[in-house]
Amino acid sequence: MTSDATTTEATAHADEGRFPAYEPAVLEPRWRGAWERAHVASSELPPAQDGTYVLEMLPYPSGRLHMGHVKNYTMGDVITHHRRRSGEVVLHPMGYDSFGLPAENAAIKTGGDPLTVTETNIRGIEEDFDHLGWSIDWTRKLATHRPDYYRWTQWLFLRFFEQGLAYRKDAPVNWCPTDQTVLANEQVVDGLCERCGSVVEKRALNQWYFRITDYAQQLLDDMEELEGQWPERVLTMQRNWIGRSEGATIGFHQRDLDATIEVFTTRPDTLHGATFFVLAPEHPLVGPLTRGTGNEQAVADYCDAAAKLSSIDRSNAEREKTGVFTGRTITNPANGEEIPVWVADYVLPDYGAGALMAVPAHDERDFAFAQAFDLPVRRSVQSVPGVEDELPYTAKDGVLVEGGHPIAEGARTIVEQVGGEFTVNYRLRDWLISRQRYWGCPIPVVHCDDCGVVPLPDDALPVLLPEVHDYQPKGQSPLAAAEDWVKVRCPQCSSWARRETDTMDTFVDSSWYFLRYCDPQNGHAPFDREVVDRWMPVDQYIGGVEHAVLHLLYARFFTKVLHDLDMVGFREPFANLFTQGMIYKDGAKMSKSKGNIVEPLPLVERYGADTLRTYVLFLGPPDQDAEWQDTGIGGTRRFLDRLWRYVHGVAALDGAGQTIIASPTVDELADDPNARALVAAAHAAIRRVSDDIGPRMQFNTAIAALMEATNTGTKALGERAEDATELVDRAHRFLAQTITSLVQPFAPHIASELWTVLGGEAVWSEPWPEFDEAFLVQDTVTLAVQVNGKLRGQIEVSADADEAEIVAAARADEKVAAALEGMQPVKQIVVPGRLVNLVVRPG
RNA sequence: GCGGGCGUGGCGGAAUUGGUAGACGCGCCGGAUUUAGGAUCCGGUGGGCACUGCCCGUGGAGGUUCAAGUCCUCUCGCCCGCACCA
Repeated sequence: MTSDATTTEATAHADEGRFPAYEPAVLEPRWRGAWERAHVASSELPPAQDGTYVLEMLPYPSGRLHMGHVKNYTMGDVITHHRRRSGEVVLHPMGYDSFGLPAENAAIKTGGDPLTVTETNIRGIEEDFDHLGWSIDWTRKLATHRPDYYRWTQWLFLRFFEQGLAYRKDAPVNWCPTDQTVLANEQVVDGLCERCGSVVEKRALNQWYFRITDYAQQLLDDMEELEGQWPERVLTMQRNWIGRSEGATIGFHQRDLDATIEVFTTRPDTLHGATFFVLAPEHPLVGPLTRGTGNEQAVADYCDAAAKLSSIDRSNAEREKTGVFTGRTITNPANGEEIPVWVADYVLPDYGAGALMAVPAHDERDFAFAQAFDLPVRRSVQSVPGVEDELPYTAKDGVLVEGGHPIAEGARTIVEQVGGEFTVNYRLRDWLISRQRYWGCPIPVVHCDDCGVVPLPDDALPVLLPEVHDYQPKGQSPLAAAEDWVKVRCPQCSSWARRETDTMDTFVDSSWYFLRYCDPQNGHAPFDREVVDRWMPVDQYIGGVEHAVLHLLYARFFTKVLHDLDMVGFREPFANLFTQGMIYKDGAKMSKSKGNIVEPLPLVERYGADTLRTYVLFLGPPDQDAEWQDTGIGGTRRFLDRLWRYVHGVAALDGAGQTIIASPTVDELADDPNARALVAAAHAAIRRVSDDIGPRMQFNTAIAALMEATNTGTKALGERAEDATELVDRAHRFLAQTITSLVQPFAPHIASELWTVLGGEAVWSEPWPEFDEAFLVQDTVTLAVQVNGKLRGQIEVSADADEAEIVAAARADEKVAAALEGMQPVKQIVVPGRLVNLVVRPG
């Protein structure tokens, strides 16, 4: 709207006063929450019945809801309404992922405290939720920053700790210099902090980890269950992330240290070609090995330089190979040869053994290194006996140079001969969960000088997050400043001890929230197994693909641990996953800095929530990214206007009756093609909308089908004869109520209103309309006629016409006849209900 | 480099099993209404032409088929994921 005489657009000239104008701003508040109340009751699960669980990823309360949320939650809402009305008992909860950096950073920026900022944001978001009319069971609402939730996050931490799945270790970690905290591997994207984009540094620190690597194989194996139910690319991303590779672990003996250094290799068959050996700069034996060689200084300098490299530079494969000779050799166990030991930063400390046997003839990196430092290259495998392949020859097939055995067999022999072992290696590392930040769940352990790390007993939970005055990240947790809070008696020996001051990664909070929804008020446990087993796993999970290796991997890991603890009866949390595409504006992600944000609430005020909900889904296929178009939303609003006029027009028909009616029967309609066309339009819409909302999840085409049906009805009503039959009016009424019923998941407010206009009560609890093929059966069908595959005409034939009749009719068509002029028939293809193709040749 | 996805009107997109390409919507054009503009409603709208009709048309080139946006081969372009992982 260019000017703003009105904030709400009402339907002008709708009716010359015969029925009220469509004014969403008036109508929507009236209906808001009506179905919500009804659905809280129905989400109580009847005994022994399996519930349906529809879940969308919960929002992070760092601001108001954006268009992405609108799309996400509307999709979930559409599915929820549809499944409820199809007879399922559906759980559809919502909450807030409210611990974490954004709220804390916002607090630091505005000078508020994280708790107040978070609670304020939640209130804002709740206004958004309220205005969009999603049917959510708010009695199950949770917020991960509230003690009644994080108490159980801590409780679960203690169970992990008991199992040895939560532990501390010294290790090189990812450090974000801006956020002043460590990060998990999953939160480092291309060497940058996932949150703020700073270049991540490596630091050696003592931190808390979850032993997700124990579950690497299960995480991989159970994906079989998700095949076809999760987007392929998410499964692929997780597979890549876990990075399983099969190979062998082989020990190399070093005589000066009299120590064996192990390496992992996927190519044990090439062992004879190992002409040198490389340690990561961080390898613990680098120091001892170098001592007394005269190379100490050069090696130490090299290691220092490597430590200063950012992870982007370090992992850049384009970089020239660098390295330094240690001055020592090591014995190749395959042939007893002494080969030089180098240190190079292309060997990563935390993959495999942090050391490798270099086979330049059959590995590109080793080859490049050998070239750079003039090291020997020896062929140990060839594609065909006697052939000198171009080096490096990296294909995993061929035969050994020595003996000519196929490489698979050669690998077995060699591994056995050198006392190695076939092993599996994973790229996945343990999940670093401690953060040196204030706004997170406190880790429920104490550090005692005598007893070490001591977990708190369950009855000491929750460990409340203390109030502090300074949230600034300073490289150690702001909690350390709360001295009274830190000082505590050791639960074991009662001497003075210190609380753990790091907090947990927010992804810990969101790794089990879907379980808490099932049993949100439980005061004795995070959830009751029996209750959770009835709802879980989530039947339909919806969210952004950005969580493919973060939240979605962590939640799977948690579920497996809980399964092994007998706390849940399933191993996968999300039976079906849908990842929705993002909404862009002007070709870019909406963001404050670009100033291209389209806020939902002003659009709700101007067009109505129903229009906005419908439009975000009409924009395109839900799994694809879509470009927000300001001009487009008006078209969706016009559709609802048209529907409004059509339904009111139908309600005013005398012959239509004043209540919700049953469909006219097929027999009744037999002699009234006008009425029949309307009922057929209704059933065509039922078929498409049901299919599109259900199995296909193509909401844009469902909406198109509803527009089509509305256009059909509107047109027919406009052309309705003065003396139209009572049957035609009943057909109109059936079509109007069918569209109203089908549009309800998308536009629940207007649907609820129109349903009452048609004499009904609560459309949200009406059974979902049933499709009946019988109404689509026609007496005559229109067939396309092709001659040699080219469209030449159309014919109308009786639906039960046989091939001969069809062909005769086709030949009779003027244009077809012209095309057949002087041609010899070759063959004819008749596709029932579709087309007839006459194949001819000149003659 | 490896893996996955996608290329269809001016735009977003539709075509579910190989069967009338362009549903639905935006935009645009015309009409009605209006003092005018906007809004609203109705109609038209892939391109070309010797325009009652014909030809071309789903990134490009081939192929299979009675029939290809859809299947196959090659190729170009874009997007996403992974990548010094031994």
